[in-house]
Amino acid sequence: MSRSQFQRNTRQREVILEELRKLHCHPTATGLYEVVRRQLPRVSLGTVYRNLELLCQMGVIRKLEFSGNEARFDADVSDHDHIRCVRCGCVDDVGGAPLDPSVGKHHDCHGYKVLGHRLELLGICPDCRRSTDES
Amino acid sequence: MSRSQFQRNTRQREVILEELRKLHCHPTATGLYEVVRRQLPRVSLGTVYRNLELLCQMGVIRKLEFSGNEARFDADVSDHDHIRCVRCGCVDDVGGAPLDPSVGKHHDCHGYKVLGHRLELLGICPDCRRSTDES
DNA sequence: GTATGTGCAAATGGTTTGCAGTGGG
DNA sequence: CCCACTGCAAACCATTTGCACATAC
Repeated sequence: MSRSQFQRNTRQREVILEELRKLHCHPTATGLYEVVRRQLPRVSLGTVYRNLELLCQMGVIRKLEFSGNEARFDADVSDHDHIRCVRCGCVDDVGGAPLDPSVGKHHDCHGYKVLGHRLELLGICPDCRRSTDES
Repeated sequence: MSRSQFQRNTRQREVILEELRKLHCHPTATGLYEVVRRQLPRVSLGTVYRNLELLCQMGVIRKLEFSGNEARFDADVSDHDHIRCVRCGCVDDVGGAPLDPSVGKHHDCHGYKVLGHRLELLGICPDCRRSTDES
């Protein structure tokens, strides 16, 4: 991880990034905080938020904001979409090519300059399907 | 507007829906509250939230939840997508056919049952383009 | 009459921030 | 040695909720 000179390499930042990279479940800030706390019991939630924000700005991680839910974080910054379980709220990557980046072009956007889009798939995760006979 | 019998037709509910239908700017709850207050100065923000929630459940209006922002409300319940200005946060309808509802089918969703999707276009609105020489 | 709806104010939950102290470079 | 970073606690902001009173039907 390359980092501009004016930033310091703190143990907190290191552990936060390391743990996020180990997790494949797109944790929330609080979820990651719980995990990080196992190694750094005195870390504060504010520090976790501040570092996640910083790492986002550095382009090292991605913040996933879902409609009406807490933000989640992803150490995989490659271009891919996500699916969210409407029952338990968990989030997963979806494979396959992401949506055509030119989507906006086919719409009448009333004079807006289209910069991009966000696609969020909604569904029911395998665990929830199993536990509620949903198929 | 048809409404099931167990709900009462209060003046507050009436004005809230009426004002939302007049506005074409997808107001936030607070924004709508300000407008409604001009007719019902003693209305409370809680009442606005409760009625918006109820009207959503009745399918009379739609709640638009955008990533990391306050919810907005739309009296137009027809199937259409929206574009949000990344600079000022305003939201507009986009014309043209909405995204193919079968998007999820083309992705590998790891065992999820795909129920639907949300597409959110991002851009810069005409006002912001004008005021910042952005083209 | 009664239970749904309201106003008010307090609670909630995710996130941010002010501040004094810590420690990386 | 300095300033970016931390822990802590309080502040914030959108939204929800508990409660006693009001009112639609």
